[in-house]
Amino acid sequence: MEEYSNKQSTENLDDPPNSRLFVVTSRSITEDELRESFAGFGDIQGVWVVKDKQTKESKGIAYIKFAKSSQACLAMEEMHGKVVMEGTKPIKVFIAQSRSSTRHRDVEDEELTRIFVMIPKTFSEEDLKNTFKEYGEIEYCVIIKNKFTGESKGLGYVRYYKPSQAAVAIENCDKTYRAILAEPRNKASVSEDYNSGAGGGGGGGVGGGPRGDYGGGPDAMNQYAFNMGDPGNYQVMDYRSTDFTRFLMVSTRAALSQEQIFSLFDIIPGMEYCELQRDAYGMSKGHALIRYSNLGSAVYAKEKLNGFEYPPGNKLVVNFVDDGEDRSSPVGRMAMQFVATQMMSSVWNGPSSSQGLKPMQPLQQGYSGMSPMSRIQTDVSLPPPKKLAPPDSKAKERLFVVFSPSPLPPDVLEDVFCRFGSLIEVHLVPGRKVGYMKYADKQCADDAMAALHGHVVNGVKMKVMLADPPREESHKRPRTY
DNA sequence: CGACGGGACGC
DNA sequence: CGACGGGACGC
Repeated sequence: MEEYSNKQSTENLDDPPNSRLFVVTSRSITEDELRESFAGFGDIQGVWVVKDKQTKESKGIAYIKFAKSSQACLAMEEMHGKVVMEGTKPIKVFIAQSRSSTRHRDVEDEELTRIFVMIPKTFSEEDLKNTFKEYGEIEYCVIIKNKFTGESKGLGYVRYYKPSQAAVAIENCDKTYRAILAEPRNKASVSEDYNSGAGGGGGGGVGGGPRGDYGGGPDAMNQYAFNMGDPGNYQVMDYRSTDFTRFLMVSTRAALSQEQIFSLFDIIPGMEYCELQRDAYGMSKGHALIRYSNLGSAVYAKEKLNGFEYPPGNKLVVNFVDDGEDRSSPVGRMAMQFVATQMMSSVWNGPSSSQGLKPMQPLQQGYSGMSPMSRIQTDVSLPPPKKLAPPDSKAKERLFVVFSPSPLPPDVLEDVFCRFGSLIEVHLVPGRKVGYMKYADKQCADDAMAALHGHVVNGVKMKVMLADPPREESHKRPRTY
């Protein structure tokens, strides 16, 4: 029919967003006159003057749809306040509210001049400005940084002076910047923390163990109120050579796996041996035998874990295997304090400083290829850790990993999956029991898959497969623009 | 079964 | 003040 139809199909009104003008005119202005006045600013897709149902007279309101937001913005900037026809009042021009919006306030320039972009973490604010100044004069740039470390979060804001400049930037800048209009800063946006992934969802799950959710655990870690005066005395004493027993027996009414007990007693450094006692049918008898490399660790473990509820409601009973010796003797006390000191220093200085206990842990039994200090417990014979490939390496292969019953922490995964070489990064899918491992070398990825598929790490069984290729980049913009 | 695509400002 | 019409393809 009418080739220059004024109709605007409903679904196009907000496509792209902010491409439609709301114009307040004199009632005598016609659609044709408006079209003529606005034609120079871009591709007009529709002009509509709102008229009274009965009288068919203009209500002095019109909508003009452009193909692009930048065209609409430019037209707004240029035409607002202009007299379209001799003897009539100047028109007012705004970006129209989206049809779904319930708001009745004009869209202000404030909401149209600031863009939100994703940038390399190495970008300075100067870099940001230099990148985006080609679309228009910039009022200011800011990069969102970690408040404490000052490091960039890879996100930034750019404020222009005119809506058309922001719109042109969004339309024309490199797609990798993911530029969108910034939301006004007043309203609280979504929380930035997605770290809830490793949570205890397993609730008594096989693999979890107490590690990581130490909050409700024994008071071992926050109680260092022992006397630390003159620690030198403890070090001259070679309590490792004592004949005091270092065997503990833990009894539990609830069914705990060997992995769970291992994780629990491995909190105290120096554990050498942990074995769940089983009957002739392989069923747990509710007892496990634990040996530490030194008396202090054993005393400390009994002190802290005897009576500890794990899982909550199940009180553990921890005893020395033979009860002949007096372990509250000064020697036992001092030995325990030495261990506590080591643990505290490892808390303060990080795991690397815990090397001090290494010589005390010469052997393992039942857990191949790992030291008792390691966080890794697995049925795989793991090669030693290898360096990661540089983060900007090109991914030649990706592995898709499914965890059961629950995902392993990322640092553990990195430790395990790096050992075949060329690992770039570990990516866990939040809220799911799956993840991706990026490798810079195909052979390394294949080796990791061959070695790890179907195996168990820290009580978590893994399926390790080649990942499907990533989805093609969708050309739809999910949000504004 | 078990799939990735992101995002927010000390007012 | 100044905020949302007309009309109806074809799977």
